[in-house]
Amino acid sequence: MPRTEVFDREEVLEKAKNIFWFKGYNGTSMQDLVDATGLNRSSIYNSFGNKMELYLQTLKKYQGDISDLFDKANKQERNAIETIGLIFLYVLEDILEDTEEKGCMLINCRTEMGNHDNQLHELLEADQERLLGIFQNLVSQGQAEGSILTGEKSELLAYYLVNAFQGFRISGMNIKDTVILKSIIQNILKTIAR
Amino acid sequence: MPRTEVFDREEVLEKAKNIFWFKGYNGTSMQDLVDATGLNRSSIYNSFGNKMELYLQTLKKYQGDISDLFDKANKQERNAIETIGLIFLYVLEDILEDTEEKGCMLINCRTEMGNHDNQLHELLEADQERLLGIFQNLVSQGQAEGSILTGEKSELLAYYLVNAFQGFRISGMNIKDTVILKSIIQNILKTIAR
DNA sequence: TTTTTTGTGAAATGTTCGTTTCAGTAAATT
DNA sequence: AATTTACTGAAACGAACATTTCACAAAAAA
Repeated sequence: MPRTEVFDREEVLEKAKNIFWFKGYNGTSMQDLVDATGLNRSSIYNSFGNKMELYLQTLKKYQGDISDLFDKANKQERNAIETIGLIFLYVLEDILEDTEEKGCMLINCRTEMGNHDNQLHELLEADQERLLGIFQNLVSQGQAEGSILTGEKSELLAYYLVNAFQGFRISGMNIKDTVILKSIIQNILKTIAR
Repeated sequence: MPRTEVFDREEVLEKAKNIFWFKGYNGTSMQDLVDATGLNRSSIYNSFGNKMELYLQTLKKYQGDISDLFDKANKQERNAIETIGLIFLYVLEDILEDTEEKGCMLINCRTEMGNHDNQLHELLEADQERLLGIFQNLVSQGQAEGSILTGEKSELLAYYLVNAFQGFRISGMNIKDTVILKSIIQNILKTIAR
């Protein structure tokens, strides 16, 4: 009996994600979202709740995109140090495509809203743990197979990598020079390689 | 003839800086600034122009604070690698004191407003160049005196350090554990040490 | 065709925003 | 005491904000 949803939910979320990513939460108005998605004001509220709920959903979509990037690197089945290098190279590709200099949506969220909304704070903390876990697993694997140095606990090397990774996302906002960015990656890898 | 200014301009800027730092530009309302500074609404406009001008002035004050940190490290007259280590240790102290998890005001500005205001964009670009220059000078000095490895151009090592430095400010928002943070610093230094 | 639900359009709600205005008070110089 | 300027207080401005409302159109199922 009911009329089915006529718009593509994922498409709308993708468009909303891009505008939140570019303008931030406070910088994005409901009018911006109406313009960007092509949806009616009321339709947004009907289908996605309010502005914060929509923001949360776009953030989760972004998290999924990042997960895909890590999965893609892991599927190449290289050794751990090469996989880590691949992760950074994929990010490098994202950086070069990001002509608007939006940077990392999760870091943007952290710096703008992380201290001012509990729900966001929790999401960001969990994401940080997840990122750390991914790197720690890779480091452990690398230490076992001999591609990563064993003098230090995998956890501490993972913290180093997260530090470098997040720095890389900031660097990517300011630097679009492939030579420089690749050199940064090489120096990061050199630190942990055996 | 004139009545002299009764409030301490630097004190007011300091208070305004802290609230912009914590809440961001869009997240800070004029009422917040009135409350935080204790100044009258009109007095703010009379003495500091509008919200954006006040924000710019607090950003420049923050830049000065960071400059002081670099100067303090340089004045110790250690060799270059030790000076770089000191810089990171001073930042570590800031991180531990920053119980509000405000992070770095310039990075916060970059992620929130860097793409949306020309004046800010220029200030941030110049700051990035300044930061790079400071590290490049130290690297050159270290290469000359033998404390930093010479296999790579000072410019590229400087980019690596800026990457690590900015990552460290993000790490500091999430991690308050001295052992972990010091381990990150050691790994960063290890990469460039000779 | 009738019913049921989804989406639309546009207007309206009430709040908050940055900024201005202005009459008045406070203090320093002449 | 007169003059000049710095600051205060409170109100007011129009614009932008997130959100709600509601009458209506569109489409699928009965």
